[in-house]
Amino acid sequence: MAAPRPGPNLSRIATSLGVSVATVSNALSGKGRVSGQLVERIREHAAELGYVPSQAGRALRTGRSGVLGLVLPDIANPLFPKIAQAIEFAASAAGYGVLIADSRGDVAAQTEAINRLVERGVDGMVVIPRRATRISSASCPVAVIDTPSTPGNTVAADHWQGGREIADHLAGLGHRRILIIGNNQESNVQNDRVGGIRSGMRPGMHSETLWIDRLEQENGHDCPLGLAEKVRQGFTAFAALSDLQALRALTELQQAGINIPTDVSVTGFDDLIWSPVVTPSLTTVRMDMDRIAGIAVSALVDTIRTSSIREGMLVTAEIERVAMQLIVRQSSGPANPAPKTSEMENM
Amino acid sequence: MAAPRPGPNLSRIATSLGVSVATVSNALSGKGRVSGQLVERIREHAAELGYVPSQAGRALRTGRSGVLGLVLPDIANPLFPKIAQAIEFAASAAGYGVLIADSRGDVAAQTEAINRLVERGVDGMVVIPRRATRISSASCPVAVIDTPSTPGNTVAADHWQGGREIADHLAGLGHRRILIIGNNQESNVQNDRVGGIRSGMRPGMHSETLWIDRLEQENGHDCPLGLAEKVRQGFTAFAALSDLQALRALTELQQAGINIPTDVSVTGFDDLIWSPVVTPSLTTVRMDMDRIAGIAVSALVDTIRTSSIREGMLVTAEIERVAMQLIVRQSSGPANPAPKTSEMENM
DNA sequence: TCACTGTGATTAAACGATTAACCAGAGTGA
DNA sequence: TCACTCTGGTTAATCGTTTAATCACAGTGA
Repeated sequence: MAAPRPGPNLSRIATSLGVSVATVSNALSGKGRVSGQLVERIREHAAELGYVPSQAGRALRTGRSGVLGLVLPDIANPLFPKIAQAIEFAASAAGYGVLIADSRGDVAAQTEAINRLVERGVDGMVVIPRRATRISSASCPVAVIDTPSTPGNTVAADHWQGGREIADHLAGLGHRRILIIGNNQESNVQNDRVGGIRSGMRPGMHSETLWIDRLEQENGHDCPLGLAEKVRQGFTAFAALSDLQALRALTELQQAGINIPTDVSVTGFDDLIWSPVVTPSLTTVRMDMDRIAGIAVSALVDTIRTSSIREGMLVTAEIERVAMQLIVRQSSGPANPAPKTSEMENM
Repeated sequence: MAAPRPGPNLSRIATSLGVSVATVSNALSGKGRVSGQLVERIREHAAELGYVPSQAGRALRTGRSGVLGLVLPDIANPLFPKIAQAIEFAASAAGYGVLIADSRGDVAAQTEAINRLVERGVDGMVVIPRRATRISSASCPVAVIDTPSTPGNTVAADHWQGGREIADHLAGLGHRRILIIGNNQESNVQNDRVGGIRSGMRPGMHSETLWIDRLEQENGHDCPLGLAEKVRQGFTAFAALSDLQALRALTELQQAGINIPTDVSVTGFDDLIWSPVVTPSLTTVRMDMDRIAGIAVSALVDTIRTSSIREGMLVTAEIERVAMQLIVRQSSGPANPAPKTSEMENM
């Protein structure tokens, strides 16, 4: 039992070379005073033996595990792959591992997930909070990715500006009546996006917002959104706050015989995986997740490196909002002056 | 520097109670010989102080980190959220943390990702291999989730049987000419699904397979699949090997004015997040990821617990294939005896 | 009375790395 | 020659936990 971990350790290298472990440690880390040639010999021999430092030993001594936690609100979120990929990439470039924790369920589950990570000794964590929750400080540095307008946010996409991009785009195409389709009114992100769209509207433009979760509370899950009726009411553009809702709108309209983009336009957010491959491909707004993750992780790592005491603090970064980029595809086009008649033709 | 980690440790509890650390350790782990009341007192006091064992200390002593690695072929895979969620859930129930590693890129990157995990001292790992790669044994137990027909597979959904479910369903609806739509012919999973569909076809039925990546190599990325032409050729059902391809097919057909399911049927695989919300909602086959993850993790944990030596071995489970479940929704219906005319009506 | 057996606890040695403190020897300036 | 500095290394303590080995002591049967 308790089999010793395989592979060489510092002391094996040391005895094998006739020097002390301290010297080997210094040579490999480049910290103490060791002569150039000895450093060379030690490095060479270590590589030869395939030496891999024990994270456990190091962690015990230094008090740092070299691991970051990643807390996700809802791992089933289709945006998650990109986030996790970006965070893992940035962290591993900085020499850190990433431990995931799913806060599926409510806010209590989120707190519990955070605690699990702390117990595992993460040096810090990146939290993507559940809608409208604020992180009560854990006992380690925390970087929050939500939206720039949330207090305590570290870095995030500029959802507001993203909204303006959409509004500009649609206004430029001549759309005047826009239906905004959101999922949940509690979401900080979605609220910012709505705010951005509204603020980008020009005089004479009109918008209305449809919140799906409310609709579903009345009409049941996966109910139709009744968009054909909205078209009849004169809406020519449907700006969804996520590509998932955009997809829902797009297929519902298509099924009703309404052509996109000839009759009406549909736009989304996030550039999710299906956006380029559906027909018509989806005009959307993409966030630069790699950049956001990079900023979050490096801010986190800086804090970890400098703060000697393990305190629970919200990390801040110099850049806290990253611009979103409009991706124009086929689902948006010039406003049809008379969409109703066009619809009639199709029937 | 090197601030001591906060919170109490064993020795603090021990001195505070006037006993030895060994006794405290024994009391908390329930291993040595400690009198009942002393155990009680120690437990109580530990809880009071909010004692959290140091994973680093434990890991160093026992040689086990209490962490599993999760290697994913392509984190951007839309199925990933479910997988990660299920694995994390199962692992955390077994007292393990989950370290993720993205093997984005080629097989070399996969190997590199595995090595990173080993260096971090994971006790074992779950690998979802890149298409058609076999895992060369790492220096820890490995559970592979691919497909039952792959050699070395630990546990997976029964993709073959899933294919049969689809074939049965379509056959029962009267479809005779089925177009199978896959992404990549190298994928073990997709090949099993194709095999299942073919094996489930009844006499007089005909199928053809369309591989998207080949088509894209010729016609460029995100090119149309030319499904309207296939409808004209008499295909009445389109069986995609993933919901992503099903979505692509569905929207392309809709855009061409072909009604689903009146004119033709479309089915997918995996029950991805959008499947229930698109119009028409997608008939698909779901895999029980929670069960698969549970089996994989418990097999892995068993191996870790029993094998004293840290060897690189492929873990096996008693149950190695988990049935897939057909989810019938709106996108599949009775075969239209004359789809071509129906299509003409719509134009 | 003596050897023997449990019971309940302690002692001390690991695990592997880091790092402050120390030490030997060579060179240097007064 | 002496005190001093610089260089290149060693010694030893430490992080927190686990666990084999040991010990004190009470009860027991011969």
